[in-house]
Amino acid sequence: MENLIKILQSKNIQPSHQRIKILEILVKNKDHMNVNMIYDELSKEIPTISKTTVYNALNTFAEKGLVHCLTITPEEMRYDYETKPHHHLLCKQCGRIIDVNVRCTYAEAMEIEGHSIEEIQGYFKGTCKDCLSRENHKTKN
Amino acid sequence: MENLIKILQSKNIQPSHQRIKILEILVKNKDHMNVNMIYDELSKEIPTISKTTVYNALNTFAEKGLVHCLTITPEEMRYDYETKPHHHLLCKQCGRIIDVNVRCTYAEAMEIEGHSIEEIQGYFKGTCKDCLSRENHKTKN
DNA sequence: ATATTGATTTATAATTATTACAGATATGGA
DNA sequence: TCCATATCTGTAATAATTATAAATCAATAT
Repeated sequence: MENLIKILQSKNIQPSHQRIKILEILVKNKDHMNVNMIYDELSKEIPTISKTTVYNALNTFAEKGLVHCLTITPEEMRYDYETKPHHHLLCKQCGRIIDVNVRCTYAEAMEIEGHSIEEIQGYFKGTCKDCLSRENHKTKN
Repeated sequence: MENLIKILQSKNIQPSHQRIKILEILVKNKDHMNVNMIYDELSKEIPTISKTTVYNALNTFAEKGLVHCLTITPEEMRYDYETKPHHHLLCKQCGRIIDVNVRCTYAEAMEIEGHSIEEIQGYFKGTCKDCLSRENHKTKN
């Protein structure tokens, strides 16, 4: 809690009650939630919360570099608090978005083919480990 | 034209007049167009075209593996006909989406960290070559 | 303590991309 | 030609996101 406030302040974001709670959910939850998931979770604690507030907070967080926005699902934006560089797998079976730790950077200022690269996002699509082993069990029975 | 029909047939897609024209635009245009761009372009030749037809055709193309769908812009889907594996740069200055030929595969059935990977998309964000040199000219004058 | 100022939150409306649907049209085979 | 089926069209529905304006909150000066 104390910690969350410091995180927000370190990014020059006013630590309002709503913002703290939204960040708390993102820090706890490594599931790459979308706005509705965050809103539903938040409603338990702050029943009067507005969805616009969630949008505003997340946009602010993203602008200040506190979270990463993922467009791996075409329908809606996903939000990721994790700071270590990594990529993402969308499992076509279970729909989960899973961190993938292949070598990569969020490289501030790389250069590739003459372009200046500030950000890299790798999206993988396929079948996750868990769904694979579930399939294997089925075929073996 | 003849060629386009063969391309469609090779993917088991009925080569209707509309589909041929939509594919023609995608083949000519390496700009990673969105639905509106395609629709506007197409309207010149087929003024009665419906936007739903464009959506349907592109969905069919994507299902059959004829085009790749890009979610690099959060607002709307982009479509890419290019078949050689490559990644994409979104230039924050000019908004263009540019092919980036770093080593990668659209790898059918790779395996990473126990997950089965069918598709990889790399999205880069930064400033493209052209915008960089434009900036340089400005600062030098 | 109170008033003031500015930022944040809320609720609602507007915007926009995409999909659903149903009728019209076109297509290919008997 | 006729029929069955696929495709196309136009409109309506859905859903994510943004715009907006009023209400609330927080901090500060008086």
